[in-house]
Amino acid sequence: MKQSPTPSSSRRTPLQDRSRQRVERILDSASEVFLERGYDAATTEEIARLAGTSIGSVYQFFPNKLAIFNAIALRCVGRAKEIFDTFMTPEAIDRPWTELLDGAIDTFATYHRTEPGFRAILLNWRVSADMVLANDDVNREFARRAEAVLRANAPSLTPTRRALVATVIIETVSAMMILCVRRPASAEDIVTETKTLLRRYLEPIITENGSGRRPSTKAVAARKKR
Amino acid sequence: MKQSPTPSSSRRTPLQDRSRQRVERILDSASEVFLERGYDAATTEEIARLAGTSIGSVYQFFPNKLAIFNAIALRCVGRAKEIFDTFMTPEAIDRPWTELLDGAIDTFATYHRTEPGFRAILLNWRVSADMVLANDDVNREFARRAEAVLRANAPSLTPTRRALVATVIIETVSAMMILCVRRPASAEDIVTETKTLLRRYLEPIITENGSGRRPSTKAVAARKKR
Amino acid sequence: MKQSPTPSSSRRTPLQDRSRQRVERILDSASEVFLERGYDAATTEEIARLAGTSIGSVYQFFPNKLAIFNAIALRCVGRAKEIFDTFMTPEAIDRPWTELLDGAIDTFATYHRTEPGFRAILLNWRVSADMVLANDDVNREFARRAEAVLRANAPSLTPTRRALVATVIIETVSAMMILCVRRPASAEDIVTETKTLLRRYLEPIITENGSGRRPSTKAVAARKKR
Amino acid sequence: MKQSPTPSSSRRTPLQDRSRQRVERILDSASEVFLERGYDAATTEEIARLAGTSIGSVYQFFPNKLAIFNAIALRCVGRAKEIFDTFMTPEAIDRPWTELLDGAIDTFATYHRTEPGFRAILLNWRVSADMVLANDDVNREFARRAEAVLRANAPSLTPTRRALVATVIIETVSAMMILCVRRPASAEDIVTETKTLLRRYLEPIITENGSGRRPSTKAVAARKKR
DNA sequence: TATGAATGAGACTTCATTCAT
DNA sequence: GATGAATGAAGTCTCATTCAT
Repeated sequence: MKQSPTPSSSRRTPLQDRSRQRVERILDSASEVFLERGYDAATTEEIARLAGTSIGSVYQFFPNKLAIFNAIALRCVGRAKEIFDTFMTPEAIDRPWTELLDGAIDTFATYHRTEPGFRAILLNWRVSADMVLANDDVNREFARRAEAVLRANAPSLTPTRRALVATVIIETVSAMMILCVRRPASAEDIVTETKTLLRRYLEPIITENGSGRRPSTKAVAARKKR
Repeated sequence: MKQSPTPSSSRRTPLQDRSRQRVERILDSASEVFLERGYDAATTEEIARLAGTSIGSVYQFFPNKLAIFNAIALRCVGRAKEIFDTFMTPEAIDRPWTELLDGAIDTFATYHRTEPGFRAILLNWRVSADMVLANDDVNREFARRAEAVLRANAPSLTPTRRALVATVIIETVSAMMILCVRRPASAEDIVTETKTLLRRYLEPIITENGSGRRPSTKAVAARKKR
Repeated sequence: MKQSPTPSSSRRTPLQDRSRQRVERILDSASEVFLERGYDAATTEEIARLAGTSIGSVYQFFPNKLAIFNAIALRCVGRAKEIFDTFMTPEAIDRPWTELLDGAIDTFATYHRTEPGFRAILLNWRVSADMVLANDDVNREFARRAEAVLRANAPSLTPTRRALVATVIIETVSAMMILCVRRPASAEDIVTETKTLLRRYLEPIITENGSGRRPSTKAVAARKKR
Repeated sequence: MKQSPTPSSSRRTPLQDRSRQRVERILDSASEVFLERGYDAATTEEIARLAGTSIGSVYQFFPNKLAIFNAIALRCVGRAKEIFDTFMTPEAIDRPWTELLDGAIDTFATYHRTEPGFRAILLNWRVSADMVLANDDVNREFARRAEAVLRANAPSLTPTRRALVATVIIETVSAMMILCVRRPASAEDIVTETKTLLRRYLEPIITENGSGRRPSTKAVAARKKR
């Protein structure tokens, strides 16, 4: 694992538009290839080719293959923040928590379906022990956001339990998303079932540690029908 | 570093036994290495070394690296069957389903913690498209057993939904077990939380599609306290 | 004996001069090594070393060992064509056939002595069944040319017999050339004897199926003296 | 490609009948395998299996793979002697030389067709530089016999020339036999053409250095018809 | 800065040979 | 003597990374 010296020398990191675009193209391409072939089977050559550049250029921006993977993870974390910010708007917070949950899962599923990099990270999370930024961090980032939501909806939950519940939620959703990749035919059913699973899990938690806000009667009725 | 000192008492272990032992040792070693390094980064050389044999011997039993992986998966499926058979004994079936669930998760967690091959399979499920027996199959096997249990406890569930629920259960447990590997400090808490998660998920399903058998009052009370 | 599943001829088209030179050097080196050690005993490592490059570079141009061998064969066929074209010039055709034959054998002998690749192909014709271009093809190519010469000098020969005679000529010359390699001390004598052998074989064929062109009286006299 | 440093012919003198039979079976099997696969691709394992023994037993009689090959060559030389002795009987010698030649070629062709070991040696003559007894020796042995016949039929030939002619004859026949293997469809035609080729080559030699014995008129007439 | 040819460490796998049973 | 499991040296080929142009 060779790392080129810290790029303190190059005064202009991908500030330029051209460079940034190229980096983005490389990350897109790499996401595709990592997803399709797996981290190890993916070749830097193919990543470069799909990105429409040369390996030389790839190594201009990334010191090695792992760094590309990590960069994808980093980008995912960034996008994750954006997504969660969608659900942290004042109006969103006011909606019943069940709708919030359903919406989050749907958005998450869509994002998962849409963004190859996300799937690439999730599916290759094992990779190498030397990994600087593992995909684990992506889920940790998500968990932090989920924790914030929980703090709002179940304020009396102890911080320890809250962290645990947030992690369980995120990991469950992650697992179900990956399952969707492996069972494409049942993808939609799996998403629905995930909502059921997590609602039932969270209902007592929110009720007992509750914020007074309760699921709308409609939502409860819908759930009862299953 | 050649041979571990064989008990001098048995000079001639039957050849078949010797071979089987060697195969087992290779499989154990391979589990460890696949788990530690990941499938691709694992080298047949290291597997052989850890197993206390030569690569030549490894290739005497397995045509290639992938075959070793598949053999681990196969062995896991076999052990999985044994585990599930433990919970399908007449007495076990008579116990309340919550106890059955808790016991299953505990056994599963123990098995998961104990058996590196199991983790190795679960963590490397991506591997190659040429795989004869994927780790996916391991979970499918588990799911089949879970379905059987469901059929007993929630007979009126449609077969489609039953399959879905079984899959969700297994995949959730799997994900939580993997999570335990990543967060060893919280492992125990995660197992407990998994029980909660799945009890809440399953309770309406079993109640509504229910057999006469219900969770004991004690169990329900215990659950309410969380 | 490991071969990639696709023994195609060439991985990359050597457009640049540098590349072409490198390919030529590899082919020269490979000829030497195949000749010295035989196809199987030859190692790609040694071929690269003798060519003054790395194995990596060898595999940049050839997908596998066999492809190198085939490329040598191909190059030989190309050179063979050039050689034969020398003897198909209008003036050459006008010369008595015995001179044509002698000249051809001499040129062939010189070429054989000079070009290791040629000997390499001839001496390793057995190689693999997967061979795309066998050395058999080299001789077939020669035979086609010989047939053309025969058609000019013995027009009434049936096509079947003509093909047979051409094959016998070429294979005999080949065998004698290889014999020269095995008996370097007698090489010159063998070449002379080969001329005698084939003249006597061909004289009746050409006389009886003859074109108007006959061997010069001088040539006949010279032959009688042996 | 590993070879023991001492490629002697045989580790143990097969005195016992059982042993001799076993050695013969191994040589038969090896001939087949060498012929089918080529020397290098042939595995000792397959040779043993086809011979109906274990590799252990093979190595009881032959120190290494090469020794097996050499033993086949040796056996061929032995059989070659027997064949030639057939043509050195007083009556045979009295027959016109053309009949002798034709008969020799036919016998040779039959032997070639029948005996896989013979073809195996001829087709793999290149093998290794370390070879103690190459197939070259087989042909040298044949050439010695041919020389003897020449001495009888063309006594005034100088010894040097006689050796050369004998070698040319043998090598030509060898080449044509191998050609028959490569062109099975034309095998018969090739044999006939070989007779023609060598008759025309030898006729002046025998006439001029002659023994008085001439080809029968019938034979000459037959030849003229071609 | 971009390119892609060159490099070579290292992976997988084979198979001749040995040796304990 | 016979057997065949075990050994490990060595070969082919891949691909991350470098560097001259």
